Amino acid sequence: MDEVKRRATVHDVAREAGVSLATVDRVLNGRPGVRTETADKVAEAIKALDFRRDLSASLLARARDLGVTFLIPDGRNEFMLGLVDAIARRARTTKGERISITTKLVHAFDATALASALSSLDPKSCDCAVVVATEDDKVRRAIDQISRRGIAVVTLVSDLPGSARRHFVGIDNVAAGRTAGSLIGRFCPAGGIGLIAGSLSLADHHQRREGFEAVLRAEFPGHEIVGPLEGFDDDLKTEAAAIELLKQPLTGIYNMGGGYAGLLRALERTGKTGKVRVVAHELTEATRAGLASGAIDVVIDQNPDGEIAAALAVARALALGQDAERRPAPIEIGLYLRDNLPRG
Amino acid sequence: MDEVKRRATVHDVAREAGVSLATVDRVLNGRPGVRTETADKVAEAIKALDFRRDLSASLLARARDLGVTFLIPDGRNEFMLGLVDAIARRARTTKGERISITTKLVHAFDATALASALSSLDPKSCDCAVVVATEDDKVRRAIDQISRRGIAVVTLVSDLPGSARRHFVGIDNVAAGRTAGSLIGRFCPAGGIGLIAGSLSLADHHQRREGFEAVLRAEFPGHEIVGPLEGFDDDLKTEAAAIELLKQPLTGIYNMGGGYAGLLRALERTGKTGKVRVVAHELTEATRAGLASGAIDVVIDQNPDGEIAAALAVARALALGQDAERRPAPIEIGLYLRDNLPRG
DNA sequence: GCGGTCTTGAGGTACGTGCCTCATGACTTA
DNA sequence: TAAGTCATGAGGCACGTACCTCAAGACCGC
Repeated sequence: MDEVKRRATVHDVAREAGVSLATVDRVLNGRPGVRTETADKVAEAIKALDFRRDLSASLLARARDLGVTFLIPDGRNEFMLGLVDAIARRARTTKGERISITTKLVHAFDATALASALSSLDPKSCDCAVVVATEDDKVRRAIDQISRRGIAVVTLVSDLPGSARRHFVGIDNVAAGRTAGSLIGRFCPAGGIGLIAGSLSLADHHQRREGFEAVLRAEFPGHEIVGPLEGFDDDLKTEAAAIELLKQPLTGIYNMGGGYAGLLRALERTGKTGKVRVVAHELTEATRAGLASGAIDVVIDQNPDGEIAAALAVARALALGQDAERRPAPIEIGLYLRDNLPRG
Repeated sequence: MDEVKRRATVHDVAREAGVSLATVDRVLNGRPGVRTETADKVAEAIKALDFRRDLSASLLARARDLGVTFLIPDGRNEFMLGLVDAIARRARTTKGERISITTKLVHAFDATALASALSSLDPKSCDCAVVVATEDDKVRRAIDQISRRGIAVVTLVSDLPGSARRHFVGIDNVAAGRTAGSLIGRFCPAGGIGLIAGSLSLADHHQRREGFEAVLRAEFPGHEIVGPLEGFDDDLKTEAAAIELLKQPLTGIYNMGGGYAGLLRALERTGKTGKVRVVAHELTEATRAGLASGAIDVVIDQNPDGEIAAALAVARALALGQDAERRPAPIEIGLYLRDNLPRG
């Protein structure tokens, strides 16, 4: 009945491998002084017993918390500010879980600053860096460097392939664009659809556009895409771009970037609020306001809280040396109408 | 610089309160033999030092895992089967976290069976019961009884107010219905909207209908609701109900319950697939197929994985005696088109 | 003052892992 | 062959909490 299989411990592994506890410890924690042959025996025993290190005991024994540092772009980008909030929320919860979270703000779009922030991390207090990467070789090199010093690196929101980053946590932006296309296609009578990007040189916006246009072309051929224009996540520039687009008779607008206050003003000033269907990105104060007033129909969101949680789960797994185990579940693409807004 | 405030331990609490370690331990773990006056001193010290029990050490010391038992309705309901899958998925992850999960299937709609399953839980191996409650006084009494025996109870998906359950984990079904109304209103040309419920006597379906009708009335007065008919989460009965509704010229259908294979057959047989906009509930194999084929436009989902994760977080908090701390974040109402389906 | 109960203190061991020291061989190199 | 390096074993202490035993004092009613 109650034949509960006790979890294997380091003692079991030592016995199974025919070595001492000290040797198992050396292997587990990557300390030198073990022949490859012996290390293999230990590895086999670990596999045979399905041994997994007990995180509780491990953190307890190190007598310090797992150090995770988030590097987030500074600035007026509403989504990034939301990320910082999500980290703070989560930090409150993790106090009881032996995870200590640090957030560092790095000047946005400044690859040099990001690289030096990465390099300045101290392996003594930081086990894992979670970073919103920008595409740059300096950043790539910095990631490789601190990886060698023993800090695991995870990219967040925007990835940096080709670096030593161990995982990427974020959404599939092509799918997000396809989703926007499906919604716009169903919502809008045939006609012109305005497209606004933050910047066409950002990889994620590029991918969103790709997915969006593919769906419209394949399934809603009655719609004609107007644009894209760039808004640079800036209210004034986005307002100007929207006004420019609205000179044509649009039935819908898809904004892939930020600058929502500007977009809403443009709709208001042209008298189009509520008459043009609008699909937006990221739940922020501005987009919530837009949903509430009816100016925005749907917000596509990447759920900062979920991303933070996923990043921390990855960080914890990496700290235990569970490299190639299972990959974290992909972040879901959230859709919000006024009626299913979370938290009130 | 590095003035890290060490977390307070039981030793600190004992010193601060001017009592012994044993007394602190008695208070923390609810053991008898402490005067109220002394317990108050300890409680004050805990507050003054912001002491929080270290979960790692706590679970380690008990030398057993936190026992959580899920009680899920048995049967052919696709959503409940999905819940069971989600529990299994999560159980694999929690192996390293000293949480041991048990799932018990209970005959659906059978309050007597549920009550006796609850009563048979053993506090020695079960710290927390997570239960999909059915509205019945026997169940209520069983919950009260095992609560007194030291098992914390959490309701899942469907709540049971008035019982000793400590928390409810699930979505806001009125908001879910409102969301469906907003989508149908935007998707469909003015006309008849068919409504199908699982059972009108289920509280959650009742709430969905309420929200749905409120939005249609207030914002889309051109739509006329036809039904609701009941499908009892059964394929054949749902098919019959859908065919009955489709005798009228509908532009949309909102199915609040299950039986999706039947609904899809009905659409197929009446030649309405793709011509009538369909909003459904719960991501299952059947609704995924409907999304893929274009028969279903949107699925409203309550994310079983999220609910399981939330339930476990609550269970853990309760096990540490963090009763009235902060309430768990409400479960989000997920929306899925073909294009933002998770996992593949 | 006696026997009883209630409250509290003191101290130990245990959980599984991390990290340290010291000892013991085996093998290498000059 | 002596000195040195390397691989490994043995053992112990620590982390913070749980849970146990034993003893001592306080207080009670009779």
